[in-house]
Amino acid sequence: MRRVHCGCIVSVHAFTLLDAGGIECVACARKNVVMGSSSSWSPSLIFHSSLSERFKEYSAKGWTQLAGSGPVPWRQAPSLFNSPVTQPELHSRVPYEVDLSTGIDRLNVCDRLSTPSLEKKKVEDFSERLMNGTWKPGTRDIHEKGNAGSENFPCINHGINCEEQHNPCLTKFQSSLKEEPNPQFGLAVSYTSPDEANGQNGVSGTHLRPNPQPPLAKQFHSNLQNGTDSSGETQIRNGRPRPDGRGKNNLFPRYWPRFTDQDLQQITGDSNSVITPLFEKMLSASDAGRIGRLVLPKKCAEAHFPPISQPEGLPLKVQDSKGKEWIFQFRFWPNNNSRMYVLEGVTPCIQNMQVQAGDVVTFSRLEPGGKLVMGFRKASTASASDQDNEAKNSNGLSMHGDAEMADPTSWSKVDKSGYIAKEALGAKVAVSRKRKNSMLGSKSKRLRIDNEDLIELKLTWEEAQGLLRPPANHVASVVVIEGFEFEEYEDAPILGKPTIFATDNMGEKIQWAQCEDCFKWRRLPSNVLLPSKWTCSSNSWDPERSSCSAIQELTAEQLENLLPQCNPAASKKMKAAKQETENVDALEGLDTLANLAILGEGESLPTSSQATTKHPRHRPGCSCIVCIQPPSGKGPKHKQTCTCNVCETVKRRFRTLMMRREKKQSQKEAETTSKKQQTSLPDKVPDDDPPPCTNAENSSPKPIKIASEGSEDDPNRVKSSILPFKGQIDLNIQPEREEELSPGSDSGSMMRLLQDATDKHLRQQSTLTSGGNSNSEVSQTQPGGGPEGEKISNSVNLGASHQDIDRDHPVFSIKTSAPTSATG
DNA sequence: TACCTGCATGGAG
DNA sequence: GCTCCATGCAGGT
Repeated sequence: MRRVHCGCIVSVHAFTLLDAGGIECVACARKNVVMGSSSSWSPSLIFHSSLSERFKEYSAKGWTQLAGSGPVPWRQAPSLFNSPVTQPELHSRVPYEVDLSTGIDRLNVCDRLSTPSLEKKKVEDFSERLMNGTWKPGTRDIHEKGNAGSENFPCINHGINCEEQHNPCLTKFQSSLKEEPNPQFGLAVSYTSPDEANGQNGVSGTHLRPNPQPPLAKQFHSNLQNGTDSSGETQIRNGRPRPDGRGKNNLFPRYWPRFTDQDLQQITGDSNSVITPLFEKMLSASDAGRIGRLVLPKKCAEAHFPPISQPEGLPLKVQDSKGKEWIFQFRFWPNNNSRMYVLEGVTPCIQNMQVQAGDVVTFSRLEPGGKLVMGFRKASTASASDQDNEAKNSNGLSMHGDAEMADPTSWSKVDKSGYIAKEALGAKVAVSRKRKNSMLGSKSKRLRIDNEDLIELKLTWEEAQGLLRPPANHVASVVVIEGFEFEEYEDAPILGKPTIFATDNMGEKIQWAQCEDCFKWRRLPSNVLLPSKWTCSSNSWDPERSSCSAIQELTAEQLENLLPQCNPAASKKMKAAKQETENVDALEGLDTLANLAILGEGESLPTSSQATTKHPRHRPGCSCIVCIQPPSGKGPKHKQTCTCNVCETVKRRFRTLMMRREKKQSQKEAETTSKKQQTSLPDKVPDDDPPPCTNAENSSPKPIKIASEGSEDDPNRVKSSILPFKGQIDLNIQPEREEELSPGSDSGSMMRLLQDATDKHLRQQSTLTSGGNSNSEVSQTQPGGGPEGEKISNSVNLGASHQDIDRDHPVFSIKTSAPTSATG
């Protein structure tokens, strides 16, 4: 009997093969040397629970199949971690102690370890990962970092790891990770004191440094996926990984247990119980729905739950974090030649725990006793790391380390932005997601965005745009929407590190990039596209400054002059943003325009100071024109008949705003009609009537008045000067004049949309108000003539919401750049 | 009609 | 092209 593993969670480069067999993490090895203890396997080690006892335990728990499944138990990792370690110093890492309690256990493990074919397989497996890029030296490989002995212990394979967890800087090493992200679950790391980590878990610096030693391929294997259940006995016996691609034993990161102290405390209370995180899962709408079926990740189910061979499955006793026991039916459905594992009857428990879709349920094993414990984390606290994983998974670009996610204070702007951008995209997809009745909405496992992310979404849209770097060698086509220029690419932009483009003294185009570590700015060729995380060490273009210790070329002053700039990709957007601020109410697209109108009278408009470059409304689900503009949108023009998202949204928003506007208006009309008839001209109002609005608008060029040009309170004038379309937006375009809109006018095409939407609304409005409520707002009779007396209030004043608008004259008018629309 | 059950479907990785 | 899995949905109760 001997120990096959020191019990620590180790990274691939942080353990050593022991002569006696098995492995030990570097830290423990060192520690053992220091302590004078043997760094190898003490024969006296720790086998506290016999296999038979295990079986009894399982049987007692109703895992009857387990007992008869022969070799299966070694797959039941969790139960094997319950070793009540006698060595005090080991307590802190008990959950990851791998103490085989029986000769059988050991035999299984050792046999497997010594099986040449298996080793070969391990090598192949590792090699495969190495080859396909899923494993990289210097990165941490979650599953593979488990030791050979742990291959049979999913808990280790899952629960391991992560040394870096409480050290954000560790995540630096992750930047290149594409698939194997994050070691968020490291119980031993996350939840031990630094001392413990350093001293006992070997968590500290040891694992932070890339191990110069080559990874030991033979140790990289996990049989997490080996056993499927009793039917997979052969696999279980021979430890052969599944032949399919998943045989690489990867449990999806999103299922890695990420327990917090609170979680543990919640589960274990004050007892001395040892909690072994198994896995976790974010509740989907289906999971949290009334059906009461919690879909279990297949790998997790097969790894941590008793094997089942019949679809009916087994009753499974689960204890919640409050100690209350529940019995679920653990079963599966045949599905596509595979299985779909579910826990049935979870509704009461879920309700009891008051969790919902988007929250995370955690499964762990409580030792001694091997109780299966179901905990939960609310979405607000659960998913930063989850999101991280998601981001990596979906982007294939590790934009940040997990530790960073765990520690928002360590987030770099780039990371945030990249993250945001990703999530924004996800949200975009979520919006278009056709699934209905989804309780999950944007919280969909793959698309959800949690609160923390929402916070992080509060970046300027320019920043976000700026981070969308064009793919190399791609040339953008510039599209102007709402006066804002957008660069469009055939392919979606990729996330990159924002840099500052400049021209050096030689006239050569360069760019400046800031190191993530030292924050020094480094000069780079202009055509270099950097990853979201970039450090001096990656500065292959300037070896002299490929280290953070190198002096920054730029002086503070130079940098100051440089910073306001931004890369060309963003400059145009910045320019638009500047235009926005310069134009006082310069609108943030039609979205803002519409909302200004929706605000209605009496509600303050954004002041110029408020019209910052911020676009706070950009958030998941935002349907504003900026957000919905597809990154790969084609063509600069949107025809009137265009039914793209942008156009449809514009139309829809206008219809909505008009309806709302109308409601407000109608409420006041009764009170003001008589007054308005006295103070305003029904059909025409002198142009020179000073608008009640003040300030900047008045100084703007006087809009070309068309139809309702009129009323002195005509907010058209306000908006006309506000809007970025040559200072005016006029939707009072006569249909016959419509063709006069410049085909090349970007605003024209958009204005057609506006007009279209507006016309629709106005027709409705006129119908509604034709009963005698036509007042000053009805400023023009539709040339085409409608029913008698049906005057089309075809001026929709989106500026009506301006605080200075005469509320008695809620004239709707949008002035566009329609060239010289005839006055009525 | 509502709910349950089991399988099918299709998006995503 | 495969697997996973969230969810739809048909059929049964």
